[in-house]
Amino acid sequence: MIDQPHPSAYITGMAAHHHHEHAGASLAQAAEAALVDAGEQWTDMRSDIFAVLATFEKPASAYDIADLVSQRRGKRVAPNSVYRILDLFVTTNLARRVESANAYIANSHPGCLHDCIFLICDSCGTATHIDDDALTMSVRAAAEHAGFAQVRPVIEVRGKCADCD
Amino acid sequence: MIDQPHPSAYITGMAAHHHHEHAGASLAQAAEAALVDAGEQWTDMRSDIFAVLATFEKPASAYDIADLVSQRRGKRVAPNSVYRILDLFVTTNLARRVESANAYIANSHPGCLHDCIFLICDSCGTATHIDDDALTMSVRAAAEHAGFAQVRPVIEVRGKCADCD
DNA sequence: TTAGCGATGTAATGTTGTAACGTTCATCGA
DNA sequence: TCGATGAACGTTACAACATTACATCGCTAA
Repeated sequence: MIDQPHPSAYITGMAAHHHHEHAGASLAQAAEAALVDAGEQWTDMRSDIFAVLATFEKPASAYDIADLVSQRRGKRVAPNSVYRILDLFVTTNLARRVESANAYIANSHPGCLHDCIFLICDSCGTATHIDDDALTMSVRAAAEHAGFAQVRPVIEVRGKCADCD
Repeated sequence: MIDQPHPSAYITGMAAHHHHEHAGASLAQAAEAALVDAGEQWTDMRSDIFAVLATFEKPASAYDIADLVSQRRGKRVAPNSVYRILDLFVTTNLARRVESANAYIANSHPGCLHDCIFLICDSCGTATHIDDDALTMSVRAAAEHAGFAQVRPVIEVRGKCADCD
Protein backbone atom coordinates (compact mmCIF):
# COMPACT_ATOMS: atom_id res chain seq x y z
CA MET A 1 0.00 0.00 0.00
CA ILE A 2 2.73 2.40 0.89
CA ASP A 3 5.32 3.30 -1.65
CA GLN A 4 8.46 5.23 -1.11
CA PRO A 5 8.47 8.33 -3.25
CA HIS A 6 10.73 8.23 -6.22
CA PRO A 7 13.89 10.24 -5.64
CA SER A 8 12.96 12.65 -8.37
CA ALA A 9 9.98 13.70 -6.28
CA TYR A 10 12.46 15.39 -4.01
CA ILE A 11 14.01 17.27 -6.84
CA THR A 12 10.77 18.62 -8.21
CA GLY A 13 9.48 19.27 -4.74
CA MET A 14 12.53 21.30 -4.05
CA ALA A 15 11.84 24.08 -6.47
CA ALA A 16 9.16 26.20 -4.88
CA HIS A 17 9.44 25.58 -1.22
CA HIS A 18 6.76 27.00 0.89
CA HIS A 19 6.46 25.79 4.40
CA HIS A 20 3.36 25.58 6.45
CA GLU A 21 4.53 24.95 9.96
CA HIS A 22 1.64 23.51 11.85
CA ALA A 23 1.02 23.18 15.53
CA GLY A 24 -1.69 21.76 17.77
CA ALA A 25 -5.02 21.03 16.15
CA SER A 26 -3.85 22.38 12.84
CA LEU A 27 -0.99 19.92 12.84
CA ALA A 28 -3.24 17.01 13.71
CA GLN A 29 -5.52 17.96 10.84
CA ALA A 30 -2.64 18.17 8.43
CA ALA A 31 -1.41 14.79 9.62
CA GLU A 32 -4.81 13.22 9.18
CA ALA A 33 -5.10 14.66 5.69
CA ALA A 34 -1.66 13.37 4.75
CA LEU A 35 -2.39 9.91 6.07
CA VAL A 36 -5.74 9.64 4.33
CA ASP A 37 -4.08 10.95 1.23
CA ALA A 38 -1.67 8.06 1.42
CA GLY A 39 -4.61 5.65 1.43
CA GLU A 40 -4.37 4.87 5.12
CA GLN A 41 -6.95 5.13 7.86
CA TRP A 42 -6.94 7.78 10.56
CA THR A 43 -7.99 5.67 13.52
CA ASP A 44 -8.44 6.64 17.16
CA MET A 45 -5.24 4.85 18.06
CA ARG A 46 -3.29 6.64 15.35
CA SER A 47 -4.81 9.92 16.32
CA ASP A 48 -3.86 9.43 19.96
CA ILE A 49 -0.34 8.39 19.15
CA PHE A 50 0.16 11.31 16.85
CA ALA A 51 -1.29 13.70 19.41
CA VAL A 52 1.05 12.43 22.09
CA LEU A 53 4.03 12.50 19.79
CA ALA A 54 3.25 16.08 18.82
CA THR A 55 3.32 17.23 22.44
CA PHE A 56 6.99 16.41 22.77
CA GLU A 57 9.69 19.00 22.34
CA LYS A 58 12.34 16.34 22.38
CA PRO A 59 12.46 13.20 20.33
CA ALA A 60 10.22 10.67 22.06
CA SER A 61 10.98 7.00 22.43
CA ALA A 62 8.35 4.46 21.54
CA TYR A 63 8.16 3.57 25.22
CA ASP A 64 7.61 7.17 26.27
CA ILE A 65 4.75 7.33 23.84
CA ALA A 66 3.37 3.99 24.94
CA ASP A 67 3.26 5.21 28.52
CA LEU A 68 1.46 8.43 27.74
CA VAL A 69 -0.98 6.86 25.34
CA SER A 70 -1.71 4.22 27.96
CA GLN A 71 -2.53 6.97 30.47
CA ARG A 72 -4.67 8.83 28.02
CA ARG A 73 -6.66 5.72 27.18
CA GLY A 74 -6.76 4.28 30.68
CA LYS A 75 -5.59 1.00 29.25
CA ARG A 76 -2.18 -0.42 28.59
CA VAL A 77 -0.95 0.08 25.05
CA ALA A 78 1.98 -2.16 24.24
CA PRO A 79 5.19 -0.77 22.73
CA ASN A 80 4.57 -3.13 19.89
CA SER A 81 1.47 -1.29 18.77
CA VAL A 82 3.25 1.99 19.09
CA TYR A 83 6.11 0.82 16.92
CA ARG A 84 3.71 -0.35 14.25
CA ILE A 85 2.10 3.03 14.05
CA LEU A 86 5.33 4.96 14.30
CA ASP A 87 6.67 2.96 11.38
CA LEU A 88 3.58 3.89 9.44
CA PHE A 89 4.04 7.53 10.34
CA VAL A 90 7.63 7.46 9.23
CA THR A 91 6.87 5.88 5.88
CA THR A 92 4.06 8.35 5.29
CA ASN A 93 6.20 11.27 6.39
CA LEU A 94 4.09 12.21 9.39
CA ALA A 95 7.03 11.61 11.66
CA ARG A 96 10.75 11.13 11.53
CA ARG A 97 13.01 8.77 13.32
CA VAL A 98 15.99 10.38 14.98
CA GLU A 99 18.58 7.67 14.59
CA SER A 100 21.12 9.06 16.98
CA ALA A 101 18.50 9.17 19.73
CA ASN A 102 16.52 6.00 19.00
CA ALA A 103 13.47 8.18 19.09
CA TYR A 104 10.80 9.83 17.01
CA ILE A 105 9.62 13.33 16.34
CA ALA A 106 6.48 14.63 14.65
CA ASN A 107 6.92 16.23 11.28
CA SER A 108 5.66 19.78 11.61
CA HIS A 109 4.85 19.99 7.96
CA PRO A 110 3.52 16.63 6.87
CA GLY A 111 2.74 16.32 3.22
CA CYS A 112 5.80 18.38 2.45
CA LEU A 113 8.41 16.02 1.15
CA HIS A 114 12.06 16.61 1.73
CA ASP A 115 15.01 15.59 3.78
CA CYS A 116 15.74 17.49 6.87
CA ILE A 117 18.65 18.14 9.13
CA PHE A 118 18.14 17.63 12.83
CA LEU A 119 20.01 19.44 15.51
CA ILE A 120 19.89 17.61 18.82
CA CYS A 121 21.19 19.19 21.99
CA ASP A 122 23.26 16.81 24.08
CA SER A 123 22.38 18.75 27.22
CA CYS A 124 18.67 19.36 27.12
CA GLY A 125 17.76 16.86 24.42
CA THR A 126 15.60 19.21 22.43
CA ALA A 127 15.66 18.81 18.70
CA THR A 128 15.16 21.44 16.09
CA HIS A 129 15.46 21.05 12.42
CA ILE A 130 16.90 22.93 9.53
CA ASP A 131 15.61 22.70 6.01
CA ASP A 132 18.46 23.21 3.64
CA ASP A 133 17.62 21.48 0.44
CA ALA A 134 20.79 22.54 -1.29
CA LEU A 135 22.77 20.76 1.39
CA THR A 136 20.67 17.64 1.58
CA MET A 137 20.58 17.34 -2.19
CA SER A 138 24.36 17.54 -2.19
CA VAL A 139 24.48 14.65 0.22
CA ARG A 140 22.07 12.70 -1.96
CA ALA A 141 24.14 13.51 -5.01
CA ALA A 142 27.35 12.40 -3.33
CA ALA A 143 25.79 9.07 -2.39
CA GLU A 144 24.35 8.54 -5.83
CA HIS A 145 27.68 9.38 -7.35
CA ALA A 146 29.13 6.57 -5.25
CA GLY A 147 26.69 4.15 -6.86
CA PHE A 148 23.97 4.20 -4.26
CA ALA A 149 20.32 4.15 -5.20
CA GLN A 150 17.08 4.71 -3.33
CA VAL A 151 19.03 6.84 -0.97
CA ARG A 152 17.66 8.02 2.34
CA PRO A 153 19.93 10.54 3.99
CA VAL A 154 20.26 10.63 7.76
CA ILE A 155 21.67 14.00 8.69
CA GLU A 156 21.77 14.84 12.35
CA VAL A 157 24.01 17.11 14.29
CA ARG A 158 24.68 16.60 17.95
CA GLY A 159 25.93 19.53 19.97
CA LYS A 160 24.97 22.19 22.47
CA CYS A 161 22.04 24.41 21.64
CA ALA A 162 22.14 28.16 22.09
CA ASP A 163 20.32 27.92 25.44
CA CYS A 164 22.58 25.29 26.94
CA ASP A 165 25.81 26.60 25.57
CA MET B 1 42.86 12.53 29.60
CA ILE B 2 40.93 12.58 26.41
CA ASP B 3 39.96 15.86 24.88
CA GLN B 4 37.69 16.46 21.99
CA PRO B 5 39.54 18.34 19.28
CA HIS B 6 38.60 21.96 18.90
CA PRO B 7 36.40 22.49 15.88
CA SER B 8 39.04 24.60 14.23
CA ALA B 9 41.21 21.53 14.09
CA TYR B 10 38.88 20.30 11.46
CA ILE B 11 39.26 23.41 9.43
CA THR B 12 43.00 23.39 9.43
CA GLY B 13 43.06 19.66 8.89
CA MET B 14 40.94 20.13 5.86
CA ALA B 15 43.42 22.05 3.77
CA ALA B 16 45.90 19.50 2.51
CA HIS B 17 44.13 16.24 2.67
CA HIS B 18 46.19 13.24 2.07
CA HIS B 19 44.78 9.91 3.00
CA HIS B 20 46.67 6.88 4.03
CA GLU B 21 44.16 4.10 3.87
CA HIS B 22 45.44 1.32 6.02
CA ALA B 23 44.53 -2.31 6.16
CA GLY B 24 45.52 -5.35 8.18
CA ALA B 25 48.71 -5.09 10.18
CA SER B 26 49.40 -1.62 8.88
CA LEU B 27 46.04 -0.47 10.18
CA ALA B 28 46.62 -2.03 13.57
CA GLN B 29 49.95 -0.25 13.78
CA ALA B 30 48.41 3.06 12.85
CA ALA B 31 45.71 2.52 15.44
CA GLU B 32 48.23 1.70 18.12
CA ALA B 33 50.23 4.78 17.27
CA ALA B 34 47.17 6.99 17.37
CA LEU B 35 46.06 5.61 20.72
CA VAL B 36 49.46 5.95 22.32
CA ASP B 37 49.63 9.40 20.85
CA ALA B 38 46.46 10.24 22.70
CA GLY B 39 48.13 9.20 25.94
CA GLU B 40 46.32 5.89 26.20
CA GLN B 41 47.62 2.37 26.51
CA TRP B 42 47.58 -0.21 23.77
CA THR B 43 46.66 -3.27 25.79
CA ASP B 44 46.06 -6.85 24.65
CA MET B 45 42.36 -6.43 25.12
CA ARG B 46 42.29 -3.24 23.07
CA SER B 47 44.43 -4.81 20.43
CA ASP B 48 42.12 -7.81 20.18
CA ILE B 49 39.02 -5.69 20.00
CA PHE B 50 40.49 -3.48 17.35
CA ALA B 51 41.68 -6.48 15.37
CA VAL B 52 38.24 -8.05 15.43
CA LEU B 53 36.55 -4.79 14.58
CA ALA B 54 38.86 -4.31 11.64
CA THR B 55 37.94 -7.67 10.15
CA PHE B 56 34.37 -6.57 9.60
CA GLU B 57 33.16 -5.23 6.29
CA LYS B 58 29.92 -4.20 7.81
CA PRO B 59 29.41 -2.15 10.92
CA ALA B 60 29.79 -4.52 13.87
CA SER B 61 27.65 -4.45 16.97
CA ALA B 62 29.32 -4.50 20.35
CA TYR B 63 27.82 -7.95 20.87
CA ASP B 64 29.23 -9.29 17.61
CA ILE B 65 32.61 -8.10 18.71
CA ALA B 66 32.18 -9.51 22.20
CA ASP B 67 31.43 -12.93 20.73
CA LEU B 68 34.42 -12.98 18.44
CA VAL B 69 36.80 -11.63 21.00
CA SER B 70 35.51 -14.24 23.44
CA GLN B 71 36.32 -16.97 20.92
CA ARG B 72 39.71 -15.55 20.16
CA ARG B 73 40.59 -15.42 23.86
CA GLY B 74 38.88 -18.66 24.86
CA LYS B 75 37.20 -16.76 27.66
CA ARG B 76 34.01 -14.83 27.85
CA VAL B 77 34.39 -11.12 27.33
CA ALA B 78 31.34 -9.19 28.46
CA PRO B 79 29.68 -6.65 26.17
CA ASN B 80 30.29 -4.16 28.90
CA SER B 81 34.02 -4.34 28.44
CA VAL B 82 33.63 -4.07 24.72
CA TYR B 83 31.56 -0.93 25.03
CA ARG B 84 34.13 0.67 27.26
CA ILE B 85 36.83 0.14 24.71
CA LEU B 86 34.67 1.04 21.74
CA ASP B 87 33.84 4.32 23.44
CA LEU B 88 37.52 4.94 23.88
CA PHE B 89 38.12 4.14 20.22
CA VAL B 90 35.41 6.53 19.17
CA THR B 91 36.70 9.39 21.28
CA THR B 92 40.22 8.81 20.01
CA ASN B 93 39.04 8.50 16.44
CA LEU B 94 40.12 4.90 15.96
CA ALA B 95 36.56 3.91 15.24
CA ARG B 96 33.25 5.45 14.41
CA ARG B 97 29.81 4.69 15.64
CA VAL B 98 27.25 4.21 12.91
CA GLU B 99 24.16 5.62 14.57
CA SER B 100 21.66 4.31 12.12
CA ALA B 101 22.96 0.77 12.63
CA ASN B 102 23.77 0.83 16.34
CA ALA B 103 27.15 -0.47 15.38
CA TYR B 104 30.79 0.41 15.00
CA ILE B 105 33.32 0.48 12.25
CA ALA B 106 37.08 0.83 12.31
CA ASN B 107 38.47 4.08 11.03
CA SER B 108 40.73 3.18 8.13
CA HIS B 109 42.82 6.29 8.59
CA PRO B 110 43.11 6.89 12.32
CA GLY B 111 44.97 10.00 13.27
CA CYS B 112 43.33 11.77 10.38
CA LEU B 113 40.73 14.05 11.82
CA HIS B 114 37.57 14.87 9.99
CA ASP B 115 33.90 14.11 9.70
CA CYS B 116 32.88 11.47 7.30
CA ILE B 117 29.82 10.44 5.44
CA PHE B 118 28.77 6.82 5.69
CA LEU B 119 26.90 4.97 3.03
CA ILE B 120 25.17 1.89 4.39
CA CYS B 121 23.50 -0.61 2.11
CA ASP B 122 20.12 -1.73 3.36
CA SER B 123 20.48 -5.02 1.50
CA CYS B 124 23.95 -6.29 2.25
CA GLY B 125 24.74 -4.08 5.20
CA THR B 126 28.16 -3.07 4.01
CA ALA B 127 29.28 0.42 4.80
CA THR B 128 31.60 2.59 2.81
CA HIS B 129 32.48 6.14 3.48
CA ILE B 130 32.96 9.30 1.55
CA ASP B 131 35.21 12.11 2.61
CA ASP B 132 33.77 15.34 1.42
CA ASP B 133 34.99 18.05 3.70
CA ALA B 134 33.25 20.80 1.79
CA LEU B 135 29.96 19.09 2.45
CA THR B 136 30.55 18.21 6.08
CA MET B 137 31.83 21.69 6.82
CA SER B 138 28.66 23.08 5.32
CA VAL B 139 26.64 20.96 7.69
CA ARG B 140 28.76 22.15 10.60
CA ALA B 141 28.34 25.72 9.47
CA ALA B 142 24.57 25.36 9.18
CA ALA B 143 24.36 23.98 12.71
CA GLU B 144 26.61 26.66 14.11
CA HIS B 145 24.57 29.29 12.34
CA ALA B 146 21.56 27.94 14.19
CA GLY B 147 23.33 28.59 17.49
CA PHE B 148 24.79 25.16 18.09
CA ALA B 149 28.24 24.71 19.53
CA GLN B 150 30.59 21.76 19.92
CA VAL B 151 28.88 20.22 16.98
CA ARG B 152 29.35 16.62 15.99
CA PRO B 153 27.74 15.86 12.65
CA VAL B 154 26.18 12.48 12.01
CA ILE B 155 25.87 12.07 8.30
CA GLU B 156 24.82 8.68 7.05
CA VAL B 157 23.03 7.64 3.93
CA ARG B 158 20.96 4.48 3.78
CA GLY B 159 20.25 3.00 0.39
CA LYS B 160 21.18 0.27 -2.06
CA CYS B 161 24.80 -0.09 -2.98
CA ALA B 162 25.93 -0.58 -6.56
CA ASP B 163 26.26 -4.34 -6.09
CA CYS B 164 22.81 -4.85 -4.61
CA ASP B 165 21.00 -2.41 -6.81
C1' DT C 1 -23.45 -15.88 6.17
C1' DT C 2 -18.91 -16.06 5.92
C1' DA C 3 -14.25 -15.39 3.96
C1' DG C 4 -10.95 -11.97 3.77
C1' DC C 5 -8.49 -8.10 5.37
C1' DG C 6 -6.75 -4.32 8.03
C1' DA C 7 -6.03 -2.78 12.70
C1' DT C 8 -5.01 -3.74 17.23
C1' DG C 9 -4.03 -6.85 21.41
C1' DT C 10 -1.05 -10.16 23.92
C1' DA C 11 2.95 -12.58 25.17
C1' DA C 12 7.32 -13.72 24.60
C1' DT C 13 11.81 -12.87 23.27
C1' DG C 14 15.79 -10.69 21.16
C1' DT C 15 19.06 -6.83 20.92
C1' DT C 16 21.47 -2.86 22.55
C1' DG C 17 23.32 -0.17 26.34
C1' DT C 18 24.52 1.15 31.38
C1' DA C 19 25.37 1.06 36.38
C1' DA C 20 27.60 -0.43 40.30
C1' DC C 21 31.05 -2.55 42.31
C1' DG C 22 35.01 -5.95 42.64
C1' DT C 23 39.69 -7.62 41.25
C1' DT C 24 44.24 -7.28 39.32
C1' DC C 25 48.36 -5.17 38.43
C1' DA C 26 51.88 -1.61 37.74
C1' DT C 27 53.88 2.42 39.75
C1' DC C 28 55.53 5.35 43.23
C1' DG C 29 56.76 7.62 47.45
C1' DA C 30 57.53 6.87 52.53
C1' DT D 1 59.35 -3.37 51.87
C1' DC D 2 55.03 -1.62 52.29
C1' DG D 3 50.92 0.43 51.46
C1' DA D 4 48.53 4.07 48.48
C1' DT D 5 46.97 5.25 44.10
C1' DG D 6 44.95 4.78 39.65
C1' DA D 7 44.03 2.49 35.19
C1' DA D 8 42.23 -1.57 33.05
C1' DC D 9 39.36 -5.18 33.15
C1' DG D 10 35.80 -8.63 35.27
C1' DT D 11 31.10 -9.74 36.98
C1' DT D 12 26.44 -9.16 37.75
C1' DA D 13 22.39 -7.15 37.20
C1' DC D 14 19.33 -4.39 34.96
C1' DA D 15 17.33 -0.76 31.83
C1' DA D 16 16.04 0.64 27.29
C1' DC D 17 14.94 -0.36 22.64
C1' DA D 18 12.85 -3.44 19.11
C1' DT D 19 10.76 -7.54 16.88
C1' DT D 20 8.20 -11.91 16.18
C1' DA D 21 4.30 -14.86 16.20
C1' DC D 22 -0.07 -15.44 16.82
C1' DA D 23 -4.90 -14.09 18.54
C1' DT D 24 -8.95 -11.12 18.29
C1' DC D 25 -12.14 -7.74 16.55
C1' DG D 26 -14.86 -5.40 13.30
C1' DC D 27 -15.80 -4.19 8.70
C1' DT D 28 -17.18 -5.31 4.03
C1' DA D 29 -17.54 -7.72 -0.33
C1' DA D 30 -18.74 -12.15 -2.40
